Amino acid sequence: MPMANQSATDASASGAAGALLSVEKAQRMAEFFAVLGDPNRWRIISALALEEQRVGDLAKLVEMSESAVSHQLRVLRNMRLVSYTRQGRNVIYRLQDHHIVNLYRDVSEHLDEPGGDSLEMKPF
Amino acid sequence: MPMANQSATDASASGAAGALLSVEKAQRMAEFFAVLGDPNRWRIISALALEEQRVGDLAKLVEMSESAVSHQLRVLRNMRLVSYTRQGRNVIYRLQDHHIVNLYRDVSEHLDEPGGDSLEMKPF
DNA sequence: ATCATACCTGAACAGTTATTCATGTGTTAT
DNA sequence: ATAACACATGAATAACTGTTCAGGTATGAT
Repeated sequence: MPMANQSATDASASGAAGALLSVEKAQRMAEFFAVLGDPNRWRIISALALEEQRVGDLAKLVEMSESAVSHQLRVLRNMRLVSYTRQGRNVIYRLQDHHIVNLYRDVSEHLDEPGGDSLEMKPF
Repeated sequence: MPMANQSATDASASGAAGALLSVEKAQRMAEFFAVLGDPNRWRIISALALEEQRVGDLAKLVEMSESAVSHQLRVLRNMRLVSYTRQGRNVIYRLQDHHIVNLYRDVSEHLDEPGGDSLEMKPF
């Protein structure tokens, strides 16, 4: 795929510290993070981090409708964050990779530092 | 800190592997990740990872209007991801915490695996 | 004081997203 | 075969998000 412009945008280079991200790469990063940008998806993930769950149990745990849970599970599936197995009439979902828990921990530390989320910094 | 309900939701416990995330904690996680859920914000971050930048230069680098950049910088500021200094008429922005570059690397490695975003992703 | 430069901000608009509701698919029981 | 159960899916709707546009604020130059 052709690159957008001159030189700074080099999709093949190593990363955020090495070069300006190409639009395509930035897009892929954003898509991944956007999946984790919803509180109910985090609740689902945390429930699955405890142990694998049936959809119905998941819905009760996170206090959402089964339909809403099902829709969100599809999003998580598409990003390969969860996998599932059919067992009779039930479908069991689990985290496809527990590394997501590390991600959680890293960010959690950052958020636990003083000076809150959406509090405005000193204005100009 | 008051808890939402019975027991499984324990905001004080350590993390995603230990208990179901409280609604509040899930909300804060989601807000952080949502900030990283936009491709243009990643382009801005990657530009700042190269070196600190004036707003105008930033706009040219990422090929956005100054206004759009300014709006997005406020989002990054609110999440304490960037800081700024006024120098004459210019305002210089920089990454407040280069730990974000590690975050980028961790996620990037796995998105770069064969298949791509919504097709096939090598597990973490 | 006046003007130009550099950046910020509010409102509006278009595009996106998460939920609900109704329905559809697949499995088990009778 | 029929019914009940567990889950998935499409359409519709409400809420949210990012950009543009039209000013607005702060600084420096003349």
